[in-house]
Amino acid sequence: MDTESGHDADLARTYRRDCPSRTVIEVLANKWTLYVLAALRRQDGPMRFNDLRRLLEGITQKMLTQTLRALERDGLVRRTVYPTVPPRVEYALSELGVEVGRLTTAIADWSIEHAPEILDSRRTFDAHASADVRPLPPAYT
Amino acid sequence: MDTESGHDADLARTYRRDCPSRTVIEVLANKWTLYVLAALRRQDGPMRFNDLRRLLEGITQKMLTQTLRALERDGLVRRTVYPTVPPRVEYALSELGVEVGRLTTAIADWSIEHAPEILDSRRTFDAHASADVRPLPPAYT
DNA sequence: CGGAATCCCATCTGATACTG
DNA sequence: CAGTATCAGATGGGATTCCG
Repeated sequence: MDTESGHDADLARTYRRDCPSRTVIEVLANKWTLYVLAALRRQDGPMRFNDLRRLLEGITQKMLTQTLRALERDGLVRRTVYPTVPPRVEYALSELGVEVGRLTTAIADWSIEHAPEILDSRRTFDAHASADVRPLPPAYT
Repeated sequence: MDTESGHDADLARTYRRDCPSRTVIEVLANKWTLYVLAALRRQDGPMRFNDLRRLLEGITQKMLTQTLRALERDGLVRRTVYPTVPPRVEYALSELGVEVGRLTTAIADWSIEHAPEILDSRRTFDAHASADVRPLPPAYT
């Protein structure tokens, strides 16, 4: 079942404009998706909307709603509404969401771990770049 | 060295607005980054600009340049220029790039594998959504 | 509490033209 | 070949207001 062979051949499909996986990646490769997945993954149980909002510093209500909706639509997040007053809405990863959450969290972990050297690389790059840009001779206006 | 403990505590830093990892993730979680990393990872050797462009269906020259530049700045991609005529420019993953490429490629693979059920989930979700939206009573406008 | 709706600006992205 | 420069349109994303 799990054909490890033909792996690269499959991956190549991603490069095609009409590959369905592109629409999936589009959802995953977005500003807040990775954080939301990581946050939901930390918890044992589900999380409420405002808990997520407080946890994810800087996210707006609109973006959180939008991100959660997209993930719910894709079947990665399960949303449960308790018709109480005030309303109580809980979010949890589906099995699919747990799977992909493992992958995205690996990226988050990696980013934390290697942030120092990457920031270093940026400083070097930027320094050289600005050195390379010579001002135009005044004649050019 | 590799402190597997304190894992979650570290990850929590990602949620903070000023965590450096956020700027790293910002580069990775972008429309074309994942594809470029995957493409460079397939090759044993480096790839030329137009080879990449042809491989990644739909990417424009501008976006490819921009994405490669960002990855180079972060030290994930190494750019080599051969001062010939016409010029020859080769791109290859750095060691850091190979590392992160493994992680992003895992996501691409996963997306390909699960695209069918995710698309299914979307269809179901969208069908219910449109069913839930009742037209307003004419009296309202 | 958990949103929806609206406004609005910033950036992202693509198309096009030009260059060493 | 491998870009840069520029412009216009689409989209992303934030702030605010309002609602069940």
